[in-house]
Amino acid sequence: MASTPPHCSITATTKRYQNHPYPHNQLKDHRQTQNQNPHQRWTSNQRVSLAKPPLPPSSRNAPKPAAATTTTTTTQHPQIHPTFPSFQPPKSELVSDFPGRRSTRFVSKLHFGRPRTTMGTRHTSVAQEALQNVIEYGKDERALENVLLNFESRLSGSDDYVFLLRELGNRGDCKKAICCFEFAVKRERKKNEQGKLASAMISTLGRLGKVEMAKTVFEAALTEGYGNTVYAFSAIISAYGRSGYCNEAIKIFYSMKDYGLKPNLVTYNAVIDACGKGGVEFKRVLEIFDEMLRNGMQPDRITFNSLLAVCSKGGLWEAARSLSCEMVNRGIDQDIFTYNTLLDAVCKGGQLDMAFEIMSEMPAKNILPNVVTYSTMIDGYAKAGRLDDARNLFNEMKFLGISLDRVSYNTLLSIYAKLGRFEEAMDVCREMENSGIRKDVVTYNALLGGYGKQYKYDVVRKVFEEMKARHVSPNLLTYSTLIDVYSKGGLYREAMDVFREFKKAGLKADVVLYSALIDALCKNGLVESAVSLLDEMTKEGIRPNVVTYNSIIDAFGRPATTESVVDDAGQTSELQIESLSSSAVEKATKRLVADREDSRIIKIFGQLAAEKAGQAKNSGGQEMMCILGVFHKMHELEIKPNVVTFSAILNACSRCNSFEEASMLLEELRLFDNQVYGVAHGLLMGYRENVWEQAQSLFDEVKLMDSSTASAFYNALTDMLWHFGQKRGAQLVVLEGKRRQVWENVWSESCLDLHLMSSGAARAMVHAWLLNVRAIVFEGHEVPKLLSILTGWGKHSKVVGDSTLRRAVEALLMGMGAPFRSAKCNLGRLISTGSVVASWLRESGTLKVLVLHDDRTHQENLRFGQISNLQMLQL
DNA sequence: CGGCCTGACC
Repeated sequence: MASTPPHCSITATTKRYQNHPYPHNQLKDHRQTQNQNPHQRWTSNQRVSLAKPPLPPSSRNAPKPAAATTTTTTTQHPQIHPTFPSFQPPKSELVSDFPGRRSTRFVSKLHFGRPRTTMGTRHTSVAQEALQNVIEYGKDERALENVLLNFESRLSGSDDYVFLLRELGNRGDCKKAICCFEFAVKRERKKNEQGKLASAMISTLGRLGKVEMAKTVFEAALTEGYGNTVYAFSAIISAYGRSGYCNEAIKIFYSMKDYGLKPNLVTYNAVIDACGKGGVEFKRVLEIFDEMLRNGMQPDRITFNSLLAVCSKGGLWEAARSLSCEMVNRGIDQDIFTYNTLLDAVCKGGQLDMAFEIMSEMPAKNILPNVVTYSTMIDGYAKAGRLDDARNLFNEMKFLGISLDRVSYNTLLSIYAKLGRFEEAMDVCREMENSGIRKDVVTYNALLGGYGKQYKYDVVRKVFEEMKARHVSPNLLTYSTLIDVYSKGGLYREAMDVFREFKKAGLKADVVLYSALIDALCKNGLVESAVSLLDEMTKEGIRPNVVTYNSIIDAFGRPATTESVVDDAGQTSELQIESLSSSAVEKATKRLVADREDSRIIKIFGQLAAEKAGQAKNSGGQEMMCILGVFHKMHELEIKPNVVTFSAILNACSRCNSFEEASMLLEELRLFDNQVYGVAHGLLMGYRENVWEQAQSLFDEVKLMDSSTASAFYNALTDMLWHFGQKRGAQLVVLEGKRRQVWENVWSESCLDLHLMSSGAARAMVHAWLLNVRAIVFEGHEVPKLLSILTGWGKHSKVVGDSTLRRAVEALLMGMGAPFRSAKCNLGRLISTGSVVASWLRESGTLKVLVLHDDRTHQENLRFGQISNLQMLQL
């Protein structure tokens, strides 16, 4: 009972945002005058070394700043103090092969459309001329070879050919680049020159996203005996990383030992970069970093920038700040990339105010915020719901003359699209296209998601058509957005069509797409089908995450449409798997299994589309206990439940057939997280006094979440308590939520707005509000002329046309004899004049119906109950 | 070898 797995924390949600709106510019001015050099204060107060928490324990090997020159590694690889600018890394035998690596950087810059410079290139002017000719006359392989033959005698060595193939790569012409490469390699005698060509070819292909071709070149180079260099390995690692194959990158990296190769700085940077792109856990990347240090490598700016990128993926703002401090301690210059990546990590960690402070200190360090800095901050503010701050930064950006780029327009657009403010979204689109930036796939996806969430399916269809007409290729996000949007609207036919199109496009589904599918099944109560889809995705090598599991958990106890889609297509393929082993056949078999799965998904959609209301079928108690099994599975897979999981569990409890069942479920779940489920269980059992303190710290944690996550939690908890007769407890929770401003502007003297609340929360709140009005009456104060209760029917409704809340509240008021009636013009508004309500409140029996009680109480609660009754009446 | 934007759960 006492053992609580450490991974079960409610705070393990991805969204933890603060919510302290304030005028941006005032703050900025204030802070700048208050503190001339905020950075100094930071480094002196918060000097963090990599070896200290908050970093994971595996950082133990990272050197402490002061000890950098005295670590044991220095005996093997003499190190010069990192602050010496003249520091050069120790040379291995291979360094002499390719002195310097300027040309790589050169290509990289060119690739990003930077101005062309001639610095750092080693090609001759003949190469330049050859390039022109290749572009102009090298129409096909033969013509190209002829051009090259013409130049062959005048081109000097591999440098010229490297220039040629890189330039061709930059132009996206990888065919010609390959031709050049093959032409040059054939004629080159020296292995190290051939190796140079191969590395350049691999890195060029990697940059173009042609990872398969890069692999072919790499493997050919190995067999031919010139690919066995650190440079070729680094290039292929980077190529894999770019295309998201970080496991391949890591595998290649570790295989270098077997080839007798010692990774150098660039290799380590490439593999760390690949980890960042592939979403590898920071802890694991630190192991590589530690190894790098152990091998006497001096990490540079790029190393740290790549490590920061790993942190930014996971929102690990503490680790990111430690890394930044470590850079300062090691005397490594920080650049705009460092700052932007750090800011992204801090924003994603929800520390917007800290991010703002870091941004403010940039000018003092001579690094001026650029368009990326602003986009990062603006997106951070937007996700935290701080739209005024976001807008202020936009204005500041315009004021400073920083022109918006594709990404910043998309950031701005996504804010409006999410809010359903389509007029403004269209304005952004227009402004974007007026400045010569075409809508891209990100723009379209944001629009599709936005319109879809507002149920504007006609517009969704139109936008999707426009997108294709304009030759913007839909990507995985496009398809999963559409499938999700259509499924949520019950447009299964359309969802199915999109799914078919998605398969035709040859894209591979990911965890999000599967989760959207699974959720659609769950919402229809098809738990079994959902679970089999979960198995299927796991078989395909896609790891489910907490979101996937949250959908499944939420499905338990939901009334099902006709359960289970029969699987009739796949018997034969399973037999085949066992008897065949050749890889081609295996592939074909896998394909068959996948096809079978696709047809099943299509079938499920078909069934859902054909389904009318569906017979309600609640499988009851045993099904509830399946939740425990799911929890165990999550634990096994090391998937941390979060606050959304908790809310889903509470909602499932509300669907339990009996109090005993619900309490048993919570009791069992205490094994996983005693605080979280202990509070829920305790409140349900009526152990108020003992539990309330724990509940407070739970509420403190929930306070760190974004507002919709927090309100969903309060809604779920109060619903469950209300459902099982713990109405007083429900009310305490709901008032706590109100005190902590979980629901915006819930009540004033004249109006109670329940539109963001669940029915349990709303009903508990109605009681509290009426008691408050009663207090006003009895204190002899004036009651407002008109009192109204909004239940979210109409424009405030979360779900269009859903009147569940209104009916619940109406029935509650009716039962109490409260004189509220539906307003004629607005069905979701219940109104009464103040005087009528006042006289009802003065009636002798009214107080009794207003004060709530728990079905289950315990002796020790009496004192507590009295105190909080008093507190409540003072509200 | 580097940074910012779009999708799923309550």
